[in-house]
Amino acid sequence: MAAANDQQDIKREKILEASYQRFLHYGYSKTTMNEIAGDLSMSKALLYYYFPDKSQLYIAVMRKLANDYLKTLENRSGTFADLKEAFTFQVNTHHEFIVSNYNFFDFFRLNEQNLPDDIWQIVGEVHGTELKLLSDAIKAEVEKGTIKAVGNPEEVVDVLIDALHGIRVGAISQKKTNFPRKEHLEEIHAKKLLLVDIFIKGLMY
Amino acid sequence: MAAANDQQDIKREKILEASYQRFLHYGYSKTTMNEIAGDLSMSKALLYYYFPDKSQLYIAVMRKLANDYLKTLENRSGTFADLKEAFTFQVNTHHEFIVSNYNFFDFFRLNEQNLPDDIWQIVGEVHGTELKLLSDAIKAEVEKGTIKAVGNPEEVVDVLIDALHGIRVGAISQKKTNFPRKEHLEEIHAKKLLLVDIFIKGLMY
DNA sequence: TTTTTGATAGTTTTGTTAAAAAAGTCAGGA
DNA sequence: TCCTGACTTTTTTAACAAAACTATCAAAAA
Repeated sequence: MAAANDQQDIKREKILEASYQRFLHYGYSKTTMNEIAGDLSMSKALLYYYFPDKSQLYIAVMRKLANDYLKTLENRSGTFADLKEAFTFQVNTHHEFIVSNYNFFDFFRLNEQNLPDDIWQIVGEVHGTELKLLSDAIKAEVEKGTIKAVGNPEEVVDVLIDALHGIRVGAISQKKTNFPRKEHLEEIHAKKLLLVDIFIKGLMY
Repeated sequence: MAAANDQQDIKREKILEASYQRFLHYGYSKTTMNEIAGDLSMSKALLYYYFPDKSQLYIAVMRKLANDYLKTLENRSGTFADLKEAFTFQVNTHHEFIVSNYNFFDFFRLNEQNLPDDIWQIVGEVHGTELKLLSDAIKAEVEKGTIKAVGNPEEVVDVLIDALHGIRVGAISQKKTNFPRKEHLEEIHAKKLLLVDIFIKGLMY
């Protein structure tokens, strides 16, 4: 099963890496298959030998990013001293993930609506895992007796995740742009930490 | 000063009312100045006598809506038994406002980015007033001693308002559309109430 | 048999232009 | 001062050709 075809897997990885760099710097619509092929000194046709089409290539890169992100979260899961640490870690990890891959998600800003279903599937997996990890953290605390029983941990976490998503930039009367600008990410991050702080207290006895 | 020109003001009001109906039913881009004029049995040119252009007309309607909305909030301000009542009233009023004017905001969905500055000014005014009313509510509770002193009430309310904005539709893995669909508004409303509930507790002793 | 490519077919984006529709103006009438 | 019909200007739409890019395929290379 393993190493069924090393060479092929290695090449696939190389393609993913080159594509990631292009997508990261120029975004989806501004990178062409020719450019990726050029970076790898291979023919464009070969890309199509390894990946069915451009969007599937992008999605494969995205899946890899998502897996790395989730692995980071999962690795520390269950090792937290308290709820606040667990939630803060999630917010910080998410923040770093967005900051370091900011341009990559260019695709989202442009395509906004009607993204391919595979993308939504990844988003769903990520959301589902975040939901599971955080609600597990809540359940653990409930068992420890640190916080009161929460009616429905999943529901509570779902609301928190949504709420965190909603944190945008802007003191009063500033334009709240739809997709956050890069220079606002730090401010947003700080506000998220404040929200988590209050929210956690709201779950305590 | 008052009644400087009754006739003119009345006509302006009539124009605003007719425009509101058109914008509400057909949205900004699908209503023409000719149609509005037709509804009022007046010439299109007359519209331009009362309003400089189409977007200013739309903005004037919007300003009126915003004023009504804020008046509703202000009228009840200071009459609440506790913080939760104050915040819940704000969420409910906002919900009703969005539901009953849903199609009107069509303009936002299309123009998403780069809206005229006047619009952002109104949004800013609304946000500022919401912020003031809710942080006043917090300050009142702090004085009553019901809750502990909050470092910076304005900051806390700002985060809450942002968080409420972030509440979108979707259980796990559902597509979270950018601008909420009408059929999701009830679900969103319920989630907002849950968030407010937890958030308020987070502010308590 | 698997991997790779040059040539090419097919599709999407971009640019151009003309016609239609709508926005916006104005001289003049009540 | 309030109002209108006729007019001008601007924006939207449709059609279409050129360019750019995606995607395919037969055949060469390994």
